[in-house]
Amino acid sequence: MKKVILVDGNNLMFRSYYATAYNGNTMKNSKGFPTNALYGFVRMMNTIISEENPSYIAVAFDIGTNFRHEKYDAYKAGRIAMPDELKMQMPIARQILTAMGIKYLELEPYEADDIIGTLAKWADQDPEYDATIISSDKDLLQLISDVVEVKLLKQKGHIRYNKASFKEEWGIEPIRIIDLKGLAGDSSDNIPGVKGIGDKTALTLLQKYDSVEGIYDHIEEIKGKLQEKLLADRHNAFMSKEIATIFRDVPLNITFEDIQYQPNNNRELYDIYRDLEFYSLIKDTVETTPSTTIDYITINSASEIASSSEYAFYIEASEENYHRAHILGMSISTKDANYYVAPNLIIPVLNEIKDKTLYTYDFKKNYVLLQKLNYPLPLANFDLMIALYLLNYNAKEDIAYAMNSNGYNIEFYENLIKNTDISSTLCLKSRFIFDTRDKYIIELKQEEMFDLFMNIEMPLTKVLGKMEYEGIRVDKNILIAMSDDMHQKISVLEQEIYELAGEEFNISSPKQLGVILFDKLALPFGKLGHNGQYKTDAKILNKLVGKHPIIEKILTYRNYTKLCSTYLDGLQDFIMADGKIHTIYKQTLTRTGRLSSVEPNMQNIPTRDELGRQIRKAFIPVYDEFFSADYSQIELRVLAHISHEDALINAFKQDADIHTKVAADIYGIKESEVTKDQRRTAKAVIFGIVYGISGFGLGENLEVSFNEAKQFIDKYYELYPGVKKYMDNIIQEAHASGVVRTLYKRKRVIDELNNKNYMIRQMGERIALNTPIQGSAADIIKMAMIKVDQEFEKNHLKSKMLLQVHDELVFDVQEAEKELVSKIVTDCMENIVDLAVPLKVSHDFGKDWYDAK
DNA sequence: CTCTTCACG
DNA sequence: ACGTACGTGAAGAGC
Repeated sequence: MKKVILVDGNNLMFRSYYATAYNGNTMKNSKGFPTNALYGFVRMMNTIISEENPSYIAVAFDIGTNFRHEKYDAYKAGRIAMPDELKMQMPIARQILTAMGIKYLELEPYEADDIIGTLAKWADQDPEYDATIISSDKDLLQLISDVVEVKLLKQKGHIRYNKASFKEEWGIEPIRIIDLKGLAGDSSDNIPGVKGIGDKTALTLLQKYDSVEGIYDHIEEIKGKLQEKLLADRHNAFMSKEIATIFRDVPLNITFEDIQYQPNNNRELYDIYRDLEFYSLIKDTVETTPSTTIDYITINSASEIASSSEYAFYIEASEENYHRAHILGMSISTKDANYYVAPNLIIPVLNEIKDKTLYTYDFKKNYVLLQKLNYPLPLANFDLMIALYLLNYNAKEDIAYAMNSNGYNIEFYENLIKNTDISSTLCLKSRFIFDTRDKYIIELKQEEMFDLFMNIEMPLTKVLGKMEYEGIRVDKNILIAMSDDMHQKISVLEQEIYELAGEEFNISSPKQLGVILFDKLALPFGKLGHNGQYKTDAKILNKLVGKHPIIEKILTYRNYTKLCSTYLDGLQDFIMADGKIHTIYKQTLTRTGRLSSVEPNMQNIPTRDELGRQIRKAFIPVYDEFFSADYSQIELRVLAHISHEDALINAFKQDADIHTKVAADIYGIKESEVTKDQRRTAKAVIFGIVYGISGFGLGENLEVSFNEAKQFIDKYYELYPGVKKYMDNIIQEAHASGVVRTLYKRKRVIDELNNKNYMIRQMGERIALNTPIQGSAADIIKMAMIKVDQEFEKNHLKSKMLLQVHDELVFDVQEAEKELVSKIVTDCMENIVDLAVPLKVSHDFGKDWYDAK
């Protein structure tokens, strides 16, 4: 048997377009060409090839107008026209197929269905072949036969129907799909069918009378309303059936031998992928293509580097985590030349050029790598990674992404380090940095972000580098002791839970847990998630406390296992030979301007629950004490400043407890009369405002009704009309310009605002509201960090800044410097900017991180 | 690799 | 009628 794969090309393109188009950012390449449908299409084609291993394959497309319109002019009327962003991608899909070595078929006035039907018919008639049809369109099920099966694509995965399994599930012959359409119609194709009859009724009728003809032959047996409906729409029933019937004699000028699959991974395909910027797919193409080449000098001594006023340098490390890595090599580019520098010559070369203007990519990484060699790298003048980030390009860790979208063709990092000779690629990288620097500087100036770049992000690279290199000391024994204790408690809990459940199961599996709780123990609130699985998160579980003793045990189990896996045990893997943890701050990741922290994340160490908070006892100073300083209510203060809301500004000026103050205002009582509960409510309302509130969301959070929540919000707007005005204005401006900015001009593009989906547009508006607030606060603490660093240098302090946790800074302090550190840090943080409200910092010393605050 | 859950501001 | 608060990272399960 020869296997023929028949793919519904239009269907695949539609599916992949709509799968991603609705979630906000339609994927585009750097030239703005939409690529989302193609990406999904290519991935699906690759899956088909690997799963089906076909010897014959064809992809069918719709083209031109369809003959069905002549028979029925309302055919597909009312269907929304193909979006332009999808239409543009259709021709490329055909190019890709050709490059892949796959034939595509199209012929006016037929649809993809008809072409597939025709080829399936050939398979029916030729004992040598059998066929598999791939689509998510149920219409095609009518083509199922002894030798033709359909792989019906679902949202997740697929179902394979052959003749037997189809009959088993539907109770009718596959060809009766056309009768089903005749009766039930199809709203997406505007096929009317019989009014008042849906899939269920149609199926029942067909199981009894076989076909539309059969039904009308026995129409007298059918009683009442149903008979009336059938008689009323008799014409439509037959017409609809005809329209739904796939035409199986399309005059195609080919044979099966013309659609043989000849795997191809040629240059053409590579070029298309590169144009679309499908870099992850390029990695799969086996064929190597000629890399961009470059002239360069491999130096034997530092003196070979020509003198110049500006140098671009690039250093390659042996692994992504540069704390663990060593240096593989360096390249240097000047206006006229490129040099490759082997590891042993790097420091002499840097000594030659260190006083000149330096450009690089990821300065922080370079700084740490050299710091490990005791070489104090001076701050570069330009960091390409930072520039790309601020300009809202996709700044990846790997410079190869930026280069390959700008006409270069170089290996990605992961492939590169497997190679023995990295010298030419490195030289290309420093060349690229040197050549694009001016362009991006101009762009930063045009975008009014040059100051942000030069005065905040660039100096911050070095400050963060110092913090990462310094690291934080950890007492491993504390972690081990807590972990041992916890693991014992976990085993006890495990047994108790099995006992209560009446069986052993994996408590950590939400799927298994859901079945135990809601099926076996029949507990209430068994809400299904969108994947058809029970939800078992803390919110649901907390509602069940008291209904069954197992619930509290599960909550405790979750609590303990989380602490163990992520923190007590997880953190131990990151303690390096020096007894410290060295995190990596990602400076070019978040959309708001915040930092993020990885390997490990030092910005989510437990603090809210006492038990988890104990973990902070394992973080200890190298010197004498920790000092922690955090901004109090910085985001709310920023909101007060941006919105010019006098009531809020005055409250902050008077140093009021803002939550109590708002609670007093909302409830119309004195601050001294505010209860804990009222304060909690006010706090939730305030948070909601900062995040872009909805009555529903607040209600959910406060566990009050939608109306009650809405009243709080309205009251808040009434009390603070400036805030309301700010919200309305920023949303309007965001819609007009498509962007928002922080106080220090950091720009965020919000594509979500143009989305056709209401919910996503709504999210875009909340982003527009929140980003200037969260982002300005991020800008402020970044500035404060730079200033603190400068002051420490100026005063020759030994004490070190160790961590940043969004609104908090943590320091390792020498006894003798305590007073000065406290003064410098609070001064810098409070006075770094001049807003309409004062900035307030609360601070504390302690013998460990638990104790400091 | 994606989903769910849970840790932080 | 829909689904519902912003920004993150890590671990385990299960496909």
